[in-house]
Amino acid sequence: MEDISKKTDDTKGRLIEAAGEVFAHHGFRSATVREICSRAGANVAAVNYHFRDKEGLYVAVLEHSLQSATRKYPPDLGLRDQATPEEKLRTFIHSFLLRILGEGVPAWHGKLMAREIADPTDALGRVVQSSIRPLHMYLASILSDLLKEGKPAEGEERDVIFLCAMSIVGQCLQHFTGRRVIAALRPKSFNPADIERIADHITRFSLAGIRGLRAGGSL
Amino acid sequence: MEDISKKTDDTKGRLIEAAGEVFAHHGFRSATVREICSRAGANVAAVNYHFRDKEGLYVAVLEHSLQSATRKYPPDLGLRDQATPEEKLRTFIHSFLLRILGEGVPAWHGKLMAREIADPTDALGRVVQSSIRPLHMYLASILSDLLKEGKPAEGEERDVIFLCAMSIVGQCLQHFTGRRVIAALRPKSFNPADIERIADHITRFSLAGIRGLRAGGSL
DNA sequence: TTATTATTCAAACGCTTGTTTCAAACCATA
DNA sequence: TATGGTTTGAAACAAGCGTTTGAATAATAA
Repeated sequence: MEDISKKTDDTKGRLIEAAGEVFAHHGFRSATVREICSRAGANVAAVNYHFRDKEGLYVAVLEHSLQSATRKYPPDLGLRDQATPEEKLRTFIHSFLLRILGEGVPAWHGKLMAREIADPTDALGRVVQSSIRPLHMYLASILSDLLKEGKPAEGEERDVIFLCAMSIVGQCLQHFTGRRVIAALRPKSFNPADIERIADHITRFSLAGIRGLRAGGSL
Repeated sequence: MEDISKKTDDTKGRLIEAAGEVFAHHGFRSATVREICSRAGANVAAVNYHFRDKEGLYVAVLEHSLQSATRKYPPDLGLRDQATPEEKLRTFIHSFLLRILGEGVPAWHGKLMAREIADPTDALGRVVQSSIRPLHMYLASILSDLLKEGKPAEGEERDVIFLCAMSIVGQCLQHFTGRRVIAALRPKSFNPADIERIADHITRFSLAGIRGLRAGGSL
């Protein structure tokens, strides 16, 4: 369990490193400060001394990992600004999947965000403000472009945009939140770690879905 | 907290009733046997006497609620057998949403199933066998009809069907699993309890998505 | 009725959790 | 080298959890 060999030699930094792994892997509630401290090679009291309490450490991890995530996985993944809405959506989905299914420090934040969505803690408000709402607004702007192409914006348009955003995010989150069941149901040929394959499917499925809504009307 | 006024006068029945509400509302882990017993007007020891342990009670609730759910919300919702695949898909989505977003006893099982997917317990294997896999197979058969219409079945077809199933289920589950964030992000005009509206959106979005995949090819 | 079994109940047990305590060790500065 | 604030550490604390105990009560059978 012990894992003293970390780069940072200050306890505070080692605690954040260890806590990031444990929180991302077990979630805030199931994570124990004893396991975190054990991994960081620190005493149990260290969390309360450096971060006031368990939640203080959690907030510190959220802030630390948010920086790492936005640095490595910007929502537009460095796409040029004149890209088409279709390209933007494809890139958003790819980036989002990398954030929640990837490995290592930059993927901590996506997993923590996904866990906040499925099982919120007292920090949900913070996460919504700092991460979820900005991402949602960006996705909504892409969807707005895709939906009203040529057409005038109706009043019900906002609900359609919102429902499309939930459809896309829901598809992505399913591959993290539902990974245990996916492992149980998947055909042998499907590789749950093939992010590009999943991103490609969700993109094509969703672009066609959006076009179908735009075409509007029956069934 | 106390709620002695239940129809059943046998403790075992009252425990299942109370436990269903508490498990569906808080999940297996966060639920406490003390709250369950308090609601059932029973002693704390009653759970261990009648069901061996907390998990035994949980399994009993799963079995009890599965019956209630399949009785009220069959996956085909009493659809005629010659219905088109499109009608079958629409009905499946509607039924699935009623199962997880509805109120009362018949909706317990859907919520418990959704919670098992997002945060599995030791009972996951049971739930997969009894509920999740059958539902998945039924959905996959509908998708198979929709996808290979006219076309020959390729080898990669299984993966496409599986990914489409995850897309549809992921969209539905998002409205239960992510309800807290939906409440925070939704436009005022969107009503999270309007199951018909959500079912209609997911159906149209998904049918168009499937058609888009069938059309195949680029972007 | 009496004997036997089933069920309820208050209390306590054992364990894990996050947190606190306070003395010892450390470390920079005068 | 002495001093004062910072950090560590082993131990204990308090609260909540599922579970067990064993006597009291209710229900059933002889």
